[in-house]
Amino acid sequence: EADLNPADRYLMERFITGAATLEGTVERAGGHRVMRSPRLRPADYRPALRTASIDIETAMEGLELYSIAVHGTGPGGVEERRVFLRGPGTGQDVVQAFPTDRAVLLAFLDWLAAFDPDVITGWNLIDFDLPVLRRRFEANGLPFRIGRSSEVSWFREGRVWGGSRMVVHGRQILDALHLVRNTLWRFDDYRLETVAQVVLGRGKTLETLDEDDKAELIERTYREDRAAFAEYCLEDARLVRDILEAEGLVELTIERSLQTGLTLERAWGSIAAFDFLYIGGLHRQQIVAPTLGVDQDTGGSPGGLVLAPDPGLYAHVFVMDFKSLYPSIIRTFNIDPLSLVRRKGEEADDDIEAPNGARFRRGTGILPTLLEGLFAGRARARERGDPLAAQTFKILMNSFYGVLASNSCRFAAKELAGAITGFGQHLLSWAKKRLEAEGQRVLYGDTDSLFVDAGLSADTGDGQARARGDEICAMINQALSEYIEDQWQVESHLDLEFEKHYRRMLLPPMRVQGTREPERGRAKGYAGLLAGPDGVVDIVGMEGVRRDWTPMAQALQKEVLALLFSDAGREAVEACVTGWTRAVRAGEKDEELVYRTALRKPVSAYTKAKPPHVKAAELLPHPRGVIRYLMTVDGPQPVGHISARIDYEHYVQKQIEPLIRTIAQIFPVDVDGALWGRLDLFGGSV
DNA sequence: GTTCCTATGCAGTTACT
DNA sequence: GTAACTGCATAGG
Repeated sequence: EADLNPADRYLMERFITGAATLEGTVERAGGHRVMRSPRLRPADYRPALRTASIDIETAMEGLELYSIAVHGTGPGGVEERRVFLRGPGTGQDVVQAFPTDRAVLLAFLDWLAAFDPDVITGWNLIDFDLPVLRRRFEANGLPFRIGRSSEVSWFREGRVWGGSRMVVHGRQILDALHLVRNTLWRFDDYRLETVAQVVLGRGKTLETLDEDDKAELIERTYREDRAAFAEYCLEDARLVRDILEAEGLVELTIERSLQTGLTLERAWGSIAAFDFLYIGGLHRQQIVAPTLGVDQDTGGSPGGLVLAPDPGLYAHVFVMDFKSLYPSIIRTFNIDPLSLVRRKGEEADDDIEAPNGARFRRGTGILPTLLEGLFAGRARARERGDPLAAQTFKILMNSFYGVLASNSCRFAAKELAGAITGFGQHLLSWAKKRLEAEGQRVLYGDTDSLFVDAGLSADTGDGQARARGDEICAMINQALSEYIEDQWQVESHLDLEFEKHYRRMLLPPMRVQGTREPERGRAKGYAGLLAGPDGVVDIVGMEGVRRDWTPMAQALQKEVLALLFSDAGREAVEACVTGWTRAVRAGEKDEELVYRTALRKPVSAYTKAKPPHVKAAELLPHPRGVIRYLMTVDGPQPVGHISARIDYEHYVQKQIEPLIRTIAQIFPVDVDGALWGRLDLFGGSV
């Protein structure tokens, strides 16, 4: 435990995750209240925090400061907006103008001291705004004291993305960019503009498609339209605040912090959370935790089981999911770093043996007990109508398997991870066989899910189908619990849930270049028409939900699938494809032909191969992030730097044709006819 | 400071006929 | 000229 922070350990041993009550005598010393060796106990308390969203604007990569905008929010609807602007004033109430950098910085410091936020937030502020501010303070001979103590705030650059930290004493730095990445759904890219548009339906007040024009636009506005400039800065700070508010991200982080015992800044760390929650239990048994890098037991182990999909178009498919599969397995089979039998000769006859051969002593381990508490916490959160907290509990529970398989975790062991996934594989196969023994057809499954074709005719009513699904699910649960009790003499915590009902469903075949291979289904991709009044087409993993396919192709796939599921005839599908192809060639879809692909390293680091997005990126002065490009007759060119005609045939061949070929493998469509008006000599492609 | 494994498909590159 | 392999990005769970 040499690597364990003593303050953390003190809290862990007292199971204080977040709030505490202190008991003792208060002394007064130099304006402070001091308690000597007080008694600390866990408490239930949710703080209401004051938050300041800040945004700075600079020229020339941060060498010159234009402005600092702040948007403060606090309990009871407290709001404060301010722009500290260098140069002439604008007459706006919220703008305070100053002649120099130094004066701007001092005014900002004064505001910070007066508003006194608990949390400072902003977009990418850990890697941009705060380091730049720190340099401006230093350049002006001012100590960078933005915390609550007299200590200077400091920056530590991280080796990986998101690894940087800004240490500000007495406040917490929450980078909204990191929060959005860690907690929300996936975005096309993580520019403030993009996220704000999706979450809030509005964006920045100055925006260009091209990042390089943007710097110039901002500089020009700063010089020529200072009121608009001030408004722009303030709106950026407000967008960040509004995104956090709309998605409850600060509340979510507070909840996570209360559940894990970690500070707000570290709250989303999985390994740290496991340490914090687990080590207290270990110490209660007088056992010292292993040290990272000293007691390591690394190496990979297999993951989830993926069943070979049976490609085709189906009616009434039930998706059944094991609820929280891995946490349930850990609880059921007492999987725990401490109950794992590690040495030969220490086995007992009644050990629980996992499919990977790992053995676990009976009794209730620390981890299963911990999970029991978290399951209960989630149930309580649901009861009191707090879905945010319930979701946070679920995320925490689901992270434990990954932590036990990570070589950065002191408790990781391949036997532990392999026992969890081994049970997962075993139980999924067992459920599949059991369903088949009942005469059900299992079409596909992945890790914790089974896709069941109950053999109902297409005209069966949703209600009747639903009832059948519930029946099947209940039967499997009953049989499963008997099987587990019989095989391992433990109480099952597993629960198969009837999660989705597709009225129609497509399991696509794999795309194959060669002709020899037999037709296989494509794992991790499918689509279906969800039962219910809304007729929602649900697409999972297929091109229609992949960012690296163009919006045109995504929309086409959605439309074709909707046709297919509504039992439209072959002619309707062909007409749709023909119409779409014509529109592309006629230049009616140009806006939707943009490819979006991330550069995951600097352009110069692509040495083995040069994919299209890298070729496009080479035409940009400062390529980074998601590259948006079009395919032209001169090759890929980035948006904003298009010099050649769009290569429409490329889009027909690479974005439309493959999608339709896939459909044609399970539904009679004349692809050549629809795309090129060629004569169909063979009467369809099937 | 850092949860994991499984999977597909495209474009580019290399090996082989 | 084509098949096989590799690199890369992005998805599911």
